[in-house]
Amino acid sequence: MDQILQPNPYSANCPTRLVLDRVADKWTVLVLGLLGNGPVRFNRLRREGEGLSQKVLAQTLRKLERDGLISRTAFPTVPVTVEYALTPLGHTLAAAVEPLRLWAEDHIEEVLRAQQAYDTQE
Amino acid sequence: MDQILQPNPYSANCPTRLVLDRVADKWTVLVLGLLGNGPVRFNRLRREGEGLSQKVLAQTLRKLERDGLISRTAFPTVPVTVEYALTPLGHTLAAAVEPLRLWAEDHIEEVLRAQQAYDTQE
DNA sequence: CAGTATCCTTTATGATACTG
DNA sequence: CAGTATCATAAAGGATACTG
Repeated sequence: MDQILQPNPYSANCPTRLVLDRVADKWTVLVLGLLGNGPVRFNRLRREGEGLSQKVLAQTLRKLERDGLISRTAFPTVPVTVEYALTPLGHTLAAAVEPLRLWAEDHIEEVLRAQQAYDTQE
Repeated sequence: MDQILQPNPYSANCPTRLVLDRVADKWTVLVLGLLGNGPVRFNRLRREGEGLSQKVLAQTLRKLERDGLISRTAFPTVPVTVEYALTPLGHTLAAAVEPLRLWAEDHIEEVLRAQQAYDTQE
């Protein structure tokens, strides 16, 4: 039975949830930000995304590629050079994520103060 | 040495990263959405957030409370009633997250098609 | 109702080594 | 350079039981 009277974006089988689950994680947000200003090579992403290991970076890039958010271009140099870039779709997502990044910058102080207040009295 | 000439939002010790790491996860986005239209009680959140277990919901709520994003109000009924609501700060975050939710709704089809294309040829 | 505590399983990540 | 493969470990999550 289990009929759905109105599409609930919070139900587990809602497609919106499927996308959010994939897209709302810190490494996705990070990589999208790193690619925001043009194509970047693998090892440069690795260096600039501190704390992001080679393995996790590779996994993240595969997923983003599968989702059609980034493109992968290999140049036949020796050794090979690989560039990652946002697709048009990826650009729209990067734009949607930007407010979140700005929020973090604007409100970091307030969050840290709230944490301290919570920790001291609790 | 490793001197930082300009603050890099992608370095691990950048405070923006600290906030994004906490805030850019699917349960946070989900709960903020559920609280967007006013206070909600614990078990209602549990029911409406399909796939979100009691344990994980409790953990998520504690973190959000610690970050100053939501408030917890206990009413001395029997049994006790607890309402969670966005703080003013939480409302600003919910607003910043909204574009991401809209993006997911608007582009789900395109993402699913990209995944199929990737899976068939690969 | 609104949780916490515990145990146990699954998943994710880290380190290391290796390849076209 | 740009990865993959493997193994070990840590972190996250589910199930269950219990409490003010």
